[in-house]
Amino acid sequence: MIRNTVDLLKDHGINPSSQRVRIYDYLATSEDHPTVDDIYAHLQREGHLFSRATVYNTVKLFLKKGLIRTVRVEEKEMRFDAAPGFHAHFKCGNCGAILDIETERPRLKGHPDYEVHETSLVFEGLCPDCLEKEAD
Amino acid sequence: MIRNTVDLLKDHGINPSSQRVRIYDYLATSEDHPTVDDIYAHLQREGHLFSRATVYNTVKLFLKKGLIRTVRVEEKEMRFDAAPGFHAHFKCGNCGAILDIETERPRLKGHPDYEVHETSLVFEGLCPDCLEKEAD
DNA sequence: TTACGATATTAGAATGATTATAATTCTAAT
DNA sequence: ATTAGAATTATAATCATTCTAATATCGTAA
Repeated sequence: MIRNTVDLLKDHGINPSSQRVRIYDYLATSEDHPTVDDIYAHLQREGHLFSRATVYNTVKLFLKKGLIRTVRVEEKEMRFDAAPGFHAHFKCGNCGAILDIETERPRLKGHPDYEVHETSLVFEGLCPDCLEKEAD
Repeated sequence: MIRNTVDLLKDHGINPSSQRVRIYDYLATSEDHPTVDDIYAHLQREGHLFSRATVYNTVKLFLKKGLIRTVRVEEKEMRFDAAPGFHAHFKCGNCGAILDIETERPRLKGHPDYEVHETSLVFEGLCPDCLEKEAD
């Protein structure tokens, strides 16, 4: 079943303005966990030039409504992820790529008195491409 | 077996200046994953007043030498952890406490072509104290 | 002890991501 | 068309971190 972005936003209680739809679409289709500036630059390139502030406002709104998540790799800029379902992230320390990794969600075993809302699992190391190059 | 901080730093190739020893001791004994400013404020209070820059330089050195790790909860300031061995972190979204959680290190199964150097596991939710208060 | 070179520390300026502010524009309902 | 509320915007402000260049400290050799 295909849902368009307008309906998706509405279902999350978000007024689907054209900027919001464009920002969501970019987040949903890009593979590389864009930063605010990536989003801003992309929409500028497309000719929809507007303000960085709108990008900040919008991603904050999406986060609050649970539509996207932040990617907690240790970088100074925030990165975002609209991919559904739990997955880990792998950051290559050499080329900087940030990849989604299918993994089951780790559970907080032995601590029934904690209520977990969010789980973040990040691996850091060397990706296959960089390992291969290093072998030369 | 007890090792003093001076020897520990030396063993990691770090010249154990008095500032470095004090910063390490504070990191190692504090339970709350201090920020740079926490460290700075603590040493000011103790009467060892010096520069924030030294704290930044020192934690960066400790990180490089593998003596401490960053805590990747989503906050604007960096937090540090000198506790040995892998453990997860739990951040309470209500009171802000950041707690160590004993857990086994998640493995990157099914991806033998990746080389993992570091693993970070963070849970976010409500801690027992806040859940109890909420029940009232 | 004194001088020297290397390293560590420091204050303050610069940077850069994010947030706040306040004005303008858009939208939908009357 | 008017109006109210929300969304967008440019700009300024904030604040953690990094950079820079000057000073202090330490160990060692003369």
